[in-house]
Amino acid sequence: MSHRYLILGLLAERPMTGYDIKKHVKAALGTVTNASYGTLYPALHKLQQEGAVEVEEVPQKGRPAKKVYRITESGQSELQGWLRQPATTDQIRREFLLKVYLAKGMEKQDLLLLLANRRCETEALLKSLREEKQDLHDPQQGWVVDYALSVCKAEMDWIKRMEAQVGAA
Amino acid sequence: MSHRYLILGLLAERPMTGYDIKKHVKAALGTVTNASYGTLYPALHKLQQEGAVEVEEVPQKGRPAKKVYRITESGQSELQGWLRQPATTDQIRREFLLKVYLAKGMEKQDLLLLLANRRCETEALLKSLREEKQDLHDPQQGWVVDYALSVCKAEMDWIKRMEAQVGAA
DNA sequence: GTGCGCATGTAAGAGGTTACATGATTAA
DNA sequence: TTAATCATGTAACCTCTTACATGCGCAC
Repeated sequence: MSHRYLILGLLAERPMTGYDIKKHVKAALGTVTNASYGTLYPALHKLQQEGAVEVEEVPQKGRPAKKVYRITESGQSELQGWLRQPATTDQIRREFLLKVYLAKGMEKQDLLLLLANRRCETEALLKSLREEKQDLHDPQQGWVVDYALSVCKAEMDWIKRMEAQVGAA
Repeated sequence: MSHRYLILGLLAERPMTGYDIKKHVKAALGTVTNASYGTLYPALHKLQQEGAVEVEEVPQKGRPAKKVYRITESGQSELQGWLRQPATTDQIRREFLLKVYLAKGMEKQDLLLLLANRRCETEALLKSLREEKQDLHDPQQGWVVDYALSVCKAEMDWIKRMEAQVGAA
């Protein structure tokens, strides 16, 4: 998904340090992406080299200076161009689904265990998403949470149908 | 998701060549993974080295011999071990969702365009999934298709809600 | 004679994760 | 004093994608 545009998009809102970006992503986009420092810092350096972002060193009392990045004109137009393009469709790429498909090699009880396990996890995720919905940073985060919520609910229903079907067999 | 177990799982059903695996994946697991030759062949070599699969060269008339891989005892037990473990939860990692989140930087019309675009794509996917459901190779594929169908429907509903909300604003 | 299906592979590179390395401040 | 938060980075590694390279047989 290229973290390039994630960074550009967040910097379009306000200038930030790499550290700020990481925190913001974790707080508001945890369901969408992870963005480790090993991705973020090199990406910022590259964007800077290419002139899509600028850096300003801000001195601090007692601490080494921090690097605040801000998006440039050129970065802005690149971002706009990307936003206007339709998103590439991505697979459902779920390890869980692969296990379900490969379930022919499993005992019925093992399959039921797999499903029950997944049901619990999905329930927990659902709960945390509902909590996240309580205090949001911005309306866009609400949309993302709603999306995740819809997908999660759909998965729950499917799991329950599967359990009934497998249990009956 | 490691294609290692995908290969092991398919070979557990019946011996296959790398080419067969590719075709089978495309036909039955297209929504879950892609598996290019660049992944498949090296993975098969590695599995062979480690003794999880065996190879048999089958001569053909007029053509060079093909390599038919079959799973070994050791491969079987590795597969079973993996199947028994709960699947790791994966993110929703959708480029589309990121665009939605970054929509603050967009004009209202651009956002509506993004949504409409996505709606069409999802509709098309839904249609092809329904067709896929008509002629299935095995019941497991049916489960996977059902899953994809559920998730797609959830996405459709969400898109429509979003469109109504954004349109009204 | 052109293109598709069968069949196997490699190489370069993109993109990402994990763990390591460093070091100051502040609150419990 | 111990842990968390602030803050920046690198190096090794893994996985996967794309594109290339090869070559036969068969049907249209």
